[in-house]
Amino acid sequence: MSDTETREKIICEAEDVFAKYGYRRANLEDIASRLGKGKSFIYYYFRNKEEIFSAVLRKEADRLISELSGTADSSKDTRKKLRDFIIIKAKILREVVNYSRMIKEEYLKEKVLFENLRSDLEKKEFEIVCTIFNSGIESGELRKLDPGWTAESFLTAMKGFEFPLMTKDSFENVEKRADKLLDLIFYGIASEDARKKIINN
Amino acid sequence: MSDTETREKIICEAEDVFAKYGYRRANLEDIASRLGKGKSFIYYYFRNKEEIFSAVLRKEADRLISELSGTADSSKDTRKKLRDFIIIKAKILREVVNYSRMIKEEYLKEKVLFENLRSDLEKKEFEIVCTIFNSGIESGELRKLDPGWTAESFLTAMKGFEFPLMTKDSFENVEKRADKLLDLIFYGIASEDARKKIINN
DNA sequence: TTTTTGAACATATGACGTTTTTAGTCGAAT
DNA sequence: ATTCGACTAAAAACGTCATATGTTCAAAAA
Repeated sequence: MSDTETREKIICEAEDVFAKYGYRRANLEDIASRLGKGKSFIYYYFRNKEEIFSAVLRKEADRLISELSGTADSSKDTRKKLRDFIIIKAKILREVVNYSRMIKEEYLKEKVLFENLRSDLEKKEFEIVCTIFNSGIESGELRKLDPGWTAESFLTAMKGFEFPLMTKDSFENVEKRADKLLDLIFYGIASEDARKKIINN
Repeated sequence: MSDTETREKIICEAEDVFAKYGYRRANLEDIASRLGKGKSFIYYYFRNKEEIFSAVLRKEADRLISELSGTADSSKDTRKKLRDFIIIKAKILREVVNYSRMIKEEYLKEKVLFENLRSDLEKKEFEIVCTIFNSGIESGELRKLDPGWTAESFLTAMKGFEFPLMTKDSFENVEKRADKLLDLIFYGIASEDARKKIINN
């Protein structure tokens, strides 16, 4: 078995164990014995516990990114793309247990490593949403707004949407809420009269 | 001194002490001695420590509500009202230290008492924003949207905005961010063509 | 009667020493 | 190059005890 394959196997079991017990309670002997190996087997492939956990988080973050990237060309309709972005993120967040837990748990939040991972993810999300906005502007579906600020504002609104997904156990009506939020973001609340005044300036 | 006046004095000092040390570290002797009284003096006015803290939070939440209520008629311009709502909330959140801390601290979050306080505040905010939307619709500044769902979506976006205020120490460009978010919410991202298609249906 | 107090009680908390667990190392075996 | 088992040092878990602090109450003061 190749080096990377072995690492993947370890990461796979580790993901399970960390998900079950959390970072602190999870122990390396447990992970190793699932692979029918001794504990020090793991140290041939990883430097320490934190590096394994980091790899698990990276895997989960990559999962999020790759699924979200797909939304940039999931459809020809811009609104559909953004809808997919929201719904898919809501779904995957439930599955990447360790990543979600990292957001919550106090003693992990502050570690620089994880802070980086998080801002990486935010950067990638920003790029994906920018891509969606740009192609929407090109196709004439969207107004000619500054894509950067628009993406930033969109992701701000998203954060409010995701917050209960991260913290609460239940979160109902994900799709309905997403659609209403998209209505707001797409068509705005201003009346036609108010719009015309602004656009003529 | 009247009963309620004494209670207010206690709450006032308690607010200070809790803000300084947090719920756990704060002690009643400290609060009492600031008033030149013995520790058990407090027990004539409050049943226990939690009740004092609860009163402090209530005071802070009332402060938030009253300042936010003001925004419902702070101006004739709907956009200005919503802008005030955002900026004022951002400002007050920095001042009501104990309330903000309650949101963060793990062992307080789950207490039913505080959960209620929080959902009370959310209900009130919902009402205020509904009022703003209704008067905006009436004056012709806003489209004839369902005020309930619009308020919900607006507050969702707000939550994303407030999140860094609660968790991070610094948060730059509050006003600029607020304005950009308001642009999004007011005029939407859809092009004129896309709008017409929807509105004609 | 209303308000305040000080002593007494009960519970919570932090400090400390002991035991157990576990992350991480290393030389040997294959 | 890969895996193991024994080893170490550090951390976590546990129990205990002294102290601090929340809470009660009967009695004093206003």
